[in-house]
Amino acid sequence: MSDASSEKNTVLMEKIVSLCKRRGFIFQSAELYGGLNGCWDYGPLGTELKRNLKDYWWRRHVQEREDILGLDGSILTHQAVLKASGHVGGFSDPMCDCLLSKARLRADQITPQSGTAYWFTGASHSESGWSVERDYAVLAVEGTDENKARKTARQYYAQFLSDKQVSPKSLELLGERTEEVTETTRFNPENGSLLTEPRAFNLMFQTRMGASSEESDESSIAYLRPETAQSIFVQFKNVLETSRVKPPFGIAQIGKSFRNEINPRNYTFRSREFEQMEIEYFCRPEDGLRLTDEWLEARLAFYEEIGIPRERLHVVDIPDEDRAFYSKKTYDIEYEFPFGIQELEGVAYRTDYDLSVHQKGSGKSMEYFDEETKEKFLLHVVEPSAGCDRTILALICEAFDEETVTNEKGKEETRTVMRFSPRMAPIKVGVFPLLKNKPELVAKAREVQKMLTPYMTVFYDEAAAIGRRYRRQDEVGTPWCVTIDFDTIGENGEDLRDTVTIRERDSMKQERIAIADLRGFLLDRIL
RNA sequence: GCGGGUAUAGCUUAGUGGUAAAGCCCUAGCCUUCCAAGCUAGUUAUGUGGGUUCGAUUCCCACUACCCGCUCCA
Repeated sequence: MSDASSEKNTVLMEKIVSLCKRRGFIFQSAELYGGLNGCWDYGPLGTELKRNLKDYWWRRHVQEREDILGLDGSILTHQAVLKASGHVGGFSDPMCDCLLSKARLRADQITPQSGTAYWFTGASHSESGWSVERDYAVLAVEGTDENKARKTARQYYAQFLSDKQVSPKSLELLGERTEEVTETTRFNPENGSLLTEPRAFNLMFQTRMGASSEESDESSIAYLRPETAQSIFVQFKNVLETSRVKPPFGIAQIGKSFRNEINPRNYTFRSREFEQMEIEYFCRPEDGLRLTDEWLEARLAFYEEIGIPRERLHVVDIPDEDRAFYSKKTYDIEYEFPFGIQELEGVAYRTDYDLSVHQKGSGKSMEYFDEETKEKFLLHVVEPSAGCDRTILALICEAFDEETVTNEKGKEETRTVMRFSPRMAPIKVGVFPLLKNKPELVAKAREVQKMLTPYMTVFYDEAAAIGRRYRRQDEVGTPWCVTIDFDTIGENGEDLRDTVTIRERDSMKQERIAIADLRGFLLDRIL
């Protein structure tokens, strides 16, 4: 991305964030108290948008299918579940920082080296009387000049100088001693500089259960789930036994998950608390790869149906070396956000890994018995795992548009429009009396509002000029606005009585429609 | 976690070591027959905590949050 387009996209993102706040889509969590890093709240319109997304996902994948059932698992998770799944031991990366270059390295990826470590206790500058006391070391691998190690050390100590005019070369190193080391990972292979001690970042939120729980009582430890999937695997047998389903079948769940991200970024994209929409689709081993491809297509079709066009999505077939060791195939579905192409969803063929680890962890059989073939085996699983908040953000970014329109006075102005698909739009229809000081118009508009509210989200507005009310609805993406005018109340002939104008958001075109047809017209288009 | 930047009203911005300004938005009223009209009135702000000072929104320090780059993302 070029600097210019990067700048443009930053501005675009700022506009989107500003609109989201101004119109009540997304607020910063605990804003009143200065904000909570990596957490966001949905305002009234954001909540409607999110409900529409989750409802539609549920409808398409659960309600309209016979082979997928729902689950709503607890967020607090038994430590044994996450030990078995590998999250307690493995859901962390030990990291080191280079003391000189400040580069961050993964401790497990540093190549071990041997050589002579030059240790120092500090440095001083005799002319100015400046000095610093701080242990530091540089590794000189065999065959390198020891003066190079000293030069590196001077560069390190020079960063503490307050007077930047002093040359690192004029620093005197203090307390030099050497040490022979073999196969060490404490130094940066790039420059020989000492690294910080490896720090483990476990990405799970730990908590304690029980009123009397004490720090020392290991058994009281519980976790906020880092993914919704584990409760599905753990309840797999109960669902199977109570639902009379046969493979292939799926269990779907929508819910909050928590990851203590080191670095939350990009608005709501990487949040510490987020919502997932996951399906674990259980199948015979021989069907796994085929079903992974089918799920990819099904999910791409879903995004199209909610208004995210296929050409803005990128499918990444994750290569062997980047895939989790248990996965035989993984696709990432990515979206072109203004801040870059980023993942919305992973469709992963996880083999029988999850059921096998819980079988082992619990000591109880997770096998499926096939009545026909009399076989007992572990089912495999395909997991389409979508980020709900990420999809919301994609919907918002995709919908945002500014167009230049010329008003009656010939002046150019900007019309901000959220072009949500009617299915996702937080408000489906605005209902306005043309004038608010004409009681007959107001009464009729209230009637229309009342008629529609059982079926959809309706926004009634009588304040300000009609044009302003239209524009206000454009900005929150309301696809239609209905205006009750003097024709509606029969002032211009009986033919037009009980008809209204319906104005479409994107084209701004209006047509006349009978009030009696309104409900059907709208329902046909928002389903 | 590192480096850089930012923080004034709901939004966008101005400004000052001594009463914080404007536009838009919003609310109420008047008016108004279809695309951000007009008039009148009104609400609302210096992120948090310290320090310097007679006095700090302004200067200094710390913290928090957000943005950009790096890093990370089972």
